[in-house]
Amino acid sequence: MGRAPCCDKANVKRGPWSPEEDAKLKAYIEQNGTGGNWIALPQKIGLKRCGKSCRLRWLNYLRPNIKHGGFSEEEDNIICSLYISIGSRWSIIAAQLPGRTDNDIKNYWNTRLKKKLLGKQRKEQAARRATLRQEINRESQSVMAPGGVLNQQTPNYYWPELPSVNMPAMNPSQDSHFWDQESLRSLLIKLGERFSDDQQELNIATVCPLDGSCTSTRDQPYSSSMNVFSSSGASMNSTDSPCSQLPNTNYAVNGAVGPSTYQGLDGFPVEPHELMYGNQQQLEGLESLYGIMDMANGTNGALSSGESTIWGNVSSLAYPQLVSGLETCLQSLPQNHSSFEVSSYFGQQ
DNA sequence: AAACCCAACAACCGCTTCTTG
DNA sequence: ACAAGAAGCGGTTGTTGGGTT
Repeated sequence: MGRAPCCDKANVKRGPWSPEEDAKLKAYIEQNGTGGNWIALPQKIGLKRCGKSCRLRWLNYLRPNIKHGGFSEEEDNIICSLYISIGSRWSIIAAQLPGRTDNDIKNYWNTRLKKKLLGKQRKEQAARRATLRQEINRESQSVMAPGGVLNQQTPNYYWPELPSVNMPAMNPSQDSHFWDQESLRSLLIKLGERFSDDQQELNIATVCPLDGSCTSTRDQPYSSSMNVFSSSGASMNSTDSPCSQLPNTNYAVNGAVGPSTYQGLDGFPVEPHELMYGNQQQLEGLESLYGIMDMANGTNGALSSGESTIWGNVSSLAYPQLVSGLETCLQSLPQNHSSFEVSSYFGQQ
C-alpha cells in the first residue's frame, strides 16, 4: 500500500500558474492568511490546484519581499560557504539570505554556482593531482628504499603524511586566503541576529589555531555575533531556523574542548587529518574542494608547499564559530551532511 | 528558417518531520 | 504512546526561451 495522495490528481490543474490564479491566491492569503491548512485552501478560493502547489507558489513566488535572480557576490559567498559546511540544506541556507527562497537558491546553485565553482576548480585540479602524486611517489620511494623508515611495525593501512598537505596555521592576519573580513563579519552578524534573540554574551571555547590553546569568545573579535550557538540555553524563535530547536552545544568553556579537538566535530569518530590521510579517494575528494575554497577566498587557488591548505581554509571559510556551530547544530538534526560528506560529494563529481 | 542544444527556472514528487487528537 | 494528517524539504522533471549550427 502506497501513501494516499494529498489531492485528487485527476481534478487538479498542473503546470504553470496563470496570472488569474496568482491573483486569487495572493488576494485570499493577504486577506485571510492560509488558515493553517493548505490542503483545504484551494477549494475555499475555487482554485483547481493541489494544496501543496498553492503553498509552493505562495512561498516561492507570491509572498511579499521575494527577490528573484541578481545574486550578489556576497550572497554567492554565503551560499558557497554554507553549502560546503552543511551541505544541501537549502532551507537553512535560505534562512540566512532574506528574500531568497530555498528553491531559488537550490536552482541557482545547481544551474550556475556549482558550474562556476567546478569549472574554475577543474582547471586547477589536474595540476594539483600531478603535484600530489609526485610528492607521494617521492615519499613512498624514500620509505621503501633500503634504510628507509618502513619496518615491520608499520601498519599497511598507514598513509604517509603528505609533505604538501600539512595542518596549516589559521591566522587570518597571516593568511592571504582568509575570507574577506567584511563578508565574514556581515555574515556572522546576520547569523547572530537570526539565531539569537537574547543579548546574553556567549561563553564559547575557541581553539587557537596556532597553538591549540583554548580561549573564550569573550576574548575574540566579533564576539557580539558569536552568540549564534549560545550555551546559555537562550530561548530562540522556533520559526526562524531549525537550529532553534537545538539542544545546547558542547562549547561551554571550563576546558571542555581540548586543544586537539576541532570545534563541532567532537562527535566525529576520528580527527580530520586521520580521515584526510585515510585513503587516496578521500584525499582526492578533498582535493576537489580546494578550488571551491579558493574561489570563496577570492584567490586563484594555487596551492603550494607551505601555503594554507584545505583545513586552514575550511576554518577561514566559514569562520570557525559559524562552521563549528552549524556542525554541532546539524549533529542534532536528521539528514546531516558533514563537511566530510560534502567533500566526498565533490569527489564524485 | 528550421532543428538542435542548453541554461534557467518553475513546479512536481515523494520522503521525512512535525503537530494534533 | 500512537496514528493520521499536514507541512516542510530536497531531489528531480518539465517547460521555456535564447543561442548556435
